[in-house]
Amino acid sequence: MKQDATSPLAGEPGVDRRARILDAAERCFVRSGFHRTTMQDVAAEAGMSPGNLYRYFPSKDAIVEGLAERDRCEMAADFAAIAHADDFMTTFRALGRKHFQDEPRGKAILCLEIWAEATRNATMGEITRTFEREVMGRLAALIEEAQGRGEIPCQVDAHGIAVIICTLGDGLFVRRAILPDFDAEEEVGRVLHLIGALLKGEASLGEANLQHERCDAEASS
Amino acid sequence: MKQDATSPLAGEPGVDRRARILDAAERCFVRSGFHRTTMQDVAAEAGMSPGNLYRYFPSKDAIVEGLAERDRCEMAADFAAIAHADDFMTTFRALGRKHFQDEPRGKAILCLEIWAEATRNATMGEITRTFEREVMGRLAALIEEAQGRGEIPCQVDAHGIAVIICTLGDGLFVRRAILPDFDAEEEVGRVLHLIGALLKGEASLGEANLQHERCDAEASS
DNA sequence: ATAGGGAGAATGAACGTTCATTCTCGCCTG
DNA sequence: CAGGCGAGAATGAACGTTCATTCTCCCTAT
Repeated sequence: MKQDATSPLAGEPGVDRRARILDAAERCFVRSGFHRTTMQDVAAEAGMSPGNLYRYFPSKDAIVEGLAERDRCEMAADFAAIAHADDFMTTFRALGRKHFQDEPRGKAILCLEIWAEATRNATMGEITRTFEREVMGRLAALIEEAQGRGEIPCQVDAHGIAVIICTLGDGLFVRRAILPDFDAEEEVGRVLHLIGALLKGEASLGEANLQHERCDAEASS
Repeated sequence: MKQDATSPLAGEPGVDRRARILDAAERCFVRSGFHRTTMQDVAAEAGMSPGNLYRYFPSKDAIVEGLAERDRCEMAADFAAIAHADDFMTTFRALGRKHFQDEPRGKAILCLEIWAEATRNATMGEITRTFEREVMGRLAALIEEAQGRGEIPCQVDAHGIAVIICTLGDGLFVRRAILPDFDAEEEVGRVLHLIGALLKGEASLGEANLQHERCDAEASS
């Protein structure tokens, strides 16, 4: 399918047909949703014929799933990049700002679409759940690392905070997609501040799971 | 089928045709989503013919919108009910548990569906935004009342916390819909605990909007 | 020439909506 | 009290459209 490695050349041409199609589909889906988007729409947006789409994807569903998977990977990559940050809160803050402010609002809309679909389509459900699990795991791991380094007090409940962070993140996505006058600067700032406070141990998350581990720092895995 | 007007009785008979249709539609939408649900599906679920649906709703979209509106009203009613609670946190906790634990998971799924639709359909967007605004306003008002009563320290940022609560709530809805093994008991508990801590002033939400109002308690409106 | 990437018309199923027809019942008349 | 009339409720087949998918043919590069 992809040709000579010599030329990933002008415009955005040869890169990969599939990528072009996914880009087009993403724009369509954000504009009209999965179900109101027709293959003709995607074809037009991608600057090719409807029939030709089927050379690269076996079905419309495959495009939807391909898109969900691609997004998941992009995000996972971002997370991986800060895997071993030196200062947790700083890199985390950057990550938050990137995903909730710098990325276009369309990403949030697409996200809603994917979630809605995930409640019915087994494949998309799996993709979504895997993603959630991965983010969660990485978050908890990062926090525990930071605790090992003494950056974060060790009586805070790493897992609990990771869940809260995910919940807040999902909530931000929803609000950003739904409210046209969503003030990203302010809302993201507030959420980040709150997370910062939690990580400093300024408020506990419940008596239940206080901490099972010892605190005498032995950190790096 | 139904008899003498004397008895709005057994089963769920004469109440209102429209309600019966909305109930049926809700079940279908949760199962298959707005777009994969056909009018024939709704008709079958409602135990009537497709053509008859059009006696009560002018179009499929009207059913969708009717459903969104009905849900919004139900929730608003719940909020109104605790409008002047004596102990904020107690009644709030009950409200949270009701909506995130007792209500069936389908409500959360429907919510995702509505949100996704709200990003495109003007009518649904308006319904959703009105709802958000109302919940927000009421929350902030309740918190300020409680501050007036001295129940909550007045240096906490009522508006800021209201936004955080909404964000957490939206996030919980998403997680509940998406994760089949969502542990409502635990997650809702944790979120409620966090909100409780925030309301006790255990963590601030940023330096920006510390407080504009004086604190010398003058409360009841 | 030829292969294969691509275009775009064709296909057929599915769906929202309509409408002619049937059913149900309360009410009026004798 | 019987009989039948009429209005509103309900039915379900049919229509016209939309859309995913397929098919056929063309164009270009070798």
